[in-house]
Amino acid sequence: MTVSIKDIAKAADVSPSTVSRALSDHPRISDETKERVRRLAKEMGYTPSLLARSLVTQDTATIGVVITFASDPFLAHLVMSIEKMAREKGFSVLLSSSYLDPDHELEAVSAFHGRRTRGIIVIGSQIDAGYLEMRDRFPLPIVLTNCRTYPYSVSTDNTGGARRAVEHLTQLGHRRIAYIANRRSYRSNLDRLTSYEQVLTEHEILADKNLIVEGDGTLQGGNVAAKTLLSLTHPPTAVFCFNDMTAIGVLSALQQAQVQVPDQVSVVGFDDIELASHCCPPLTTVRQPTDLMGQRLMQMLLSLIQSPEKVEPEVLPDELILRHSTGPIPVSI
Amino acid sequence: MTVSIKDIAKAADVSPSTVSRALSDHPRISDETKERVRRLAKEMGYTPSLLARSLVTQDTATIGVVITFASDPFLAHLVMSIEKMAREKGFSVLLSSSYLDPDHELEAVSAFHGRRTRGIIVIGSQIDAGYLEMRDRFPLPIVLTNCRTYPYSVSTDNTGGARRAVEHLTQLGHRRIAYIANRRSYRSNLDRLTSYEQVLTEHEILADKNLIVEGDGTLQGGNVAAKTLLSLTHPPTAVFCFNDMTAIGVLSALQQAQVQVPDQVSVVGFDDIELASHCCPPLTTVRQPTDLMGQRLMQMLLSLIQSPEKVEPEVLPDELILRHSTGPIPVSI
DNA sequence: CCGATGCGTGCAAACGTATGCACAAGTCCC
DNA sequence: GGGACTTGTGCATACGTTTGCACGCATCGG
Repeated sequence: MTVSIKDIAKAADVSPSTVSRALSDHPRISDETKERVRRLAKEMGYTPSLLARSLVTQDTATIGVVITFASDPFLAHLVMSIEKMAREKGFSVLLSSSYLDPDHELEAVSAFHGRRTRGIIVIGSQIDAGYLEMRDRFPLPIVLTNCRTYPYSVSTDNTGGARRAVEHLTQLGHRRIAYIANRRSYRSNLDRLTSYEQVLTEHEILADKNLIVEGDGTLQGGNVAAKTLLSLTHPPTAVFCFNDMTAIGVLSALQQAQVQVPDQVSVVGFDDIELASHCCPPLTTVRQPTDLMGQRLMQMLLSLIQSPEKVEPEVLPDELILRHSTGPIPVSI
Repeated sequence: MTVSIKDIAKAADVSPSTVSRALSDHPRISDETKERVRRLAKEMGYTPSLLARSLVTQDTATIGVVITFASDPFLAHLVMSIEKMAREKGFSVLLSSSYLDPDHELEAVSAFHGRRTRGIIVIGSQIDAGYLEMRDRFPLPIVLTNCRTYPYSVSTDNTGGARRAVEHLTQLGHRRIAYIANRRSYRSNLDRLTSYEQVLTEHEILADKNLIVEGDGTLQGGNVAAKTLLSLTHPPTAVFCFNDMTAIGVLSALQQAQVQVPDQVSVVGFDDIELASHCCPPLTTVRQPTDLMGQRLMQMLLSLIQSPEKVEPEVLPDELILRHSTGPIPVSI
């Protein structure tokens, strides 16, 4: 059906190996033959089968990316960044969603291995260091995000970022500060939660269990969580959110409940997705270096593919971006 | 390095073909042998190379998806939907971004063909019907979105959706209605623009070239376009936007310029991304059946793979969702 | 007891490419 | 003028599977 190297060989009246060499510009093939083969290849609409090539070179030039939900703009952006870098390095990317389900995740990783991807990037893994014990089951490099217990991981400074965010709120005078979390299985969530608790302790604010609500990193999750917080006898005057989508869900809930931001309640997000600066009010948030993270993930994977030794986990800096969703504690309360 | 069917063959003291048959549960292999081979395969950590299998079966069980920007939530959602359906049907998906650049797009399609994907879905193609003339160059099914001049396309009812949106505005009394477009090369943009113009004509509103501004489907694009509109001597009282992201960019610009929505200006979007209902104010918009669209795209591709005949272009219904970003024309002006 | 049938397995070819090695012809140098 | 080297090409094998065909053996029916 499709034209192969053999077809060209017949047409050019040379052997398949000569065609292969001609097309890859082998020095020992005469210019005349190269010319003829190339012309024929073009005329006959030949596209080399990377499939077959991969089989013999043992290199598919493909990586796999597992993501929880591409619907989160931050994650979507991250995937784009990875794909861009991968393409520049000559790799294609296979994509799969895990929906935060460990079984889905393993299935995806397994499928990638079956397809002989050179390596895998798992964003928001639910398996984490578990991959260490599966080295024989998945004998290919796996890079994770935000996992301290795994040697090949690229993180942002969740601890520092969360710290800066909460300290910003305490400096504004807030003492009833809520945290809307993500699922417990999220590594970055744990780090942010820990920082949150530490800062509160450092400011001698006693923790109120009611002020920690579990969301799911989505608009809807933030929305519901905010409503829960609003219904408390002593609602918070500030809310620190796991991510921007959660925060935007919160803003929406507050808006609906006629609560003024930041006059009555301050809101801080995390990620600094593009949308954050276009909210009403524009969102104070912790900026993650999304593009950089994608690049580093890909670089780490490449290092791992080329020379497995000497790869160190990496922590990228983040930055608190002050906008208009945070302000001093309301005087009335 | 990795364990192959031959290694198992040696260990089980049978031929490679027997191993292959045992693993695929061939009826002519004895239960005893099957059992032994399977156990060995598991013990030795065997994962079949889909690469090699694909080569002989001539079926990679892979499709390619080209997208403009995954950063647009609507498109990201669409990709997720496609990937989900693909997985259910036993396909993996290769992803690539075109950044709205025809060369990038062709490169991606070409790379997919080289990898022998069974078919390709191009979202927001810049080539469109041009693929018809490249049938020999890309001898594999290609499905597009929103392209009427190409036989294998899944669209939403852009014409009807835009019509309903603009008519909604005219019914509210608006006569100075702007349209913030996407790049001209976007098919769906043209359809929406045409409907916009038609409705204006039907209501005997003379077109004002200044009220049609080109955006790029992003927050930023909408933001800039809105500022352009605001600076007009006779600014519009309503803005119809190519998509929700544009609309949200507009809302942000209006907010910043202290223009009340919908009291002073009404805004309508397109897509109904999740965010649309969480804006301030919640956005009136045309809902696209995103999941359905992904499913249909994949279904069409499958049909094309299995039986190339009898595939008809499809147009999916959309729906105007009324929220709070639209209201009657301001009396003061 | 012999041909037919069924069962379990192996051989070999194929998918499309890359590549080490060998070989023939020409060139060069002393 | 003959060995050494260069140049251009082909042969064979390999990558890891699948699969048509054939073969040996046991079973069975007549």
